[in-house]
Amino acid sequence: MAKKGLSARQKRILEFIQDFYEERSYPPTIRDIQQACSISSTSVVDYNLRILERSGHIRRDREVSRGIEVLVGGRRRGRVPVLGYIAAGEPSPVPTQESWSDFEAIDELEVPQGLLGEVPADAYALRVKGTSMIDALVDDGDVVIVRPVDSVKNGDMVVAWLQTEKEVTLKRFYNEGERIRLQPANSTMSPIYVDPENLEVQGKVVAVLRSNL
Amino acid sequence: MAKKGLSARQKRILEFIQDFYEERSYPPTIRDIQQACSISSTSVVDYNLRILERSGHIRRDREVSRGIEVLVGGRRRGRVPVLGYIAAGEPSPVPTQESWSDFEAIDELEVPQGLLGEVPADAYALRVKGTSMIDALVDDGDVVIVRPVDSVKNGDMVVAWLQTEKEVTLKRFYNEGERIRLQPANSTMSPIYVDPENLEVQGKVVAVLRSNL
DNA sequence: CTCCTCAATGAACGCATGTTCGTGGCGACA
DNA sequence: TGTCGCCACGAACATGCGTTCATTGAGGAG
Repeated sequence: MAKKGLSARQKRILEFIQDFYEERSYPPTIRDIQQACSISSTSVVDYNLRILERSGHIRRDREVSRGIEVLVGGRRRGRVPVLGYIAAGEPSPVPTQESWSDFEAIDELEVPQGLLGEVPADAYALRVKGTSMIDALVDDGDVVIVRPVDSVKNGDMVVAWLQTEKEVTLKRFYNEGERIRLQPANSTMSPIYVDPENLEVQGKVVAVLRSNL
Repeated sequence: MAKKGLSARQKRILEFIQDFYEERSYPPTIRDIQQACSISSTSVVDYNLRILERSGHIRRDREVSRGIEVLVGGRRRGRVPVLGYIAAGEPSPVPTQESWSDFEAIDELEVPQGLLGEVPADAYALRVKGTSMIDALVDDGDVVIVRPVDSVKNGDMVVAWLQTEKEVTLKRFYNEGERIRLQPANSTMSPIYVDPENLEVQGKVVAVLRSNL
């Protein structure tokens, strides 16, 4: 999975496939790759593609022209799984798992290229339930893209996991020293105060996708 | 440009190309189309593709396998042009044009499939300058996707064009009868009140894309 | 009726393209 | 030194796949 362990040539190939696809919206042929990467033979390309395939960097449709697709973290590039719903208002219990990452995806979403740059392989999406974050332009049905992080800043919108309550909620994060304030973005709702020990920040919202059509 | 004027067969072809691409992330071959649409000969497919190409529904790379791309409104599918910057706080003058739609795109952005559904052909994107909409999770550098609309509801976030001032700004829209209140989403800033005659709503924000990476 | 355009048909042509195979250099290791 | 895995090479093969052409039939205009 790691980008290490790849030869310079393989990295070059991977990059070229990506750029080619970005520009023409269909994948390159083996001979396209051969030329662009100054490779002497198509068989060398095939050889390296097999390696990239085994290592999970690409997916290939055999016997199919241009049957190459770049994967990132084993997923189709530019797509994140939608893992479920999250209530922005009242904390809601999570079925069984300790973390969202174990969830089955209920959907898949294409995320903007060029805005988020390379979408992290560990990012996932949650569909927001309820209107309690309405003041933050997060409405019912909106999608937040979450990325697991180690540290959060005050004001960050986070997916908060309350350990004893076994509930998750979407709130703004404010560290007030003794306690942590989880602030909804709705003037009619009150913040929740929790003990730092009881809180686990599952991730930070890195993108909000709102559809109004 | 209109979807009318296309034969049933052509619509079917267009739809198939789209679905195929969505699923496999590369375009179909002419023979793929032939089979899927129960067409007797590849030449018939080619015949219809030429029509679709002339009418602007697709783009073709000749002599290239799978060199077909579905366009919507003459643009690459799922992409919107980024037309420029918009100041969320103080209204800022627009160089020359009456409307954003005349602007040259400074960039191009891929927008999420499945969330916005079919992205309207007339949608465009603006990069937000300033932090005055910070409370609405619209930060400096964020991107708003705007769609021209006829009517707006109170509370909608709109691109407001002030005719006499020749300035545009990003605000929330509130119709108060005699006047219209343009409300920034920043507690330290005051609303602007304008005469309905002086205001032209260029479009409504249908999506907010925020990158925090 | 004839002429013409639109839409479709089947076959053939020829280059494009994925695949396979035999070969060879090179460093690691015993 | 010999063997082995890794990586690269070049050629050949078999389809894949876009293109073209000669025909045909169904309307519409004259």
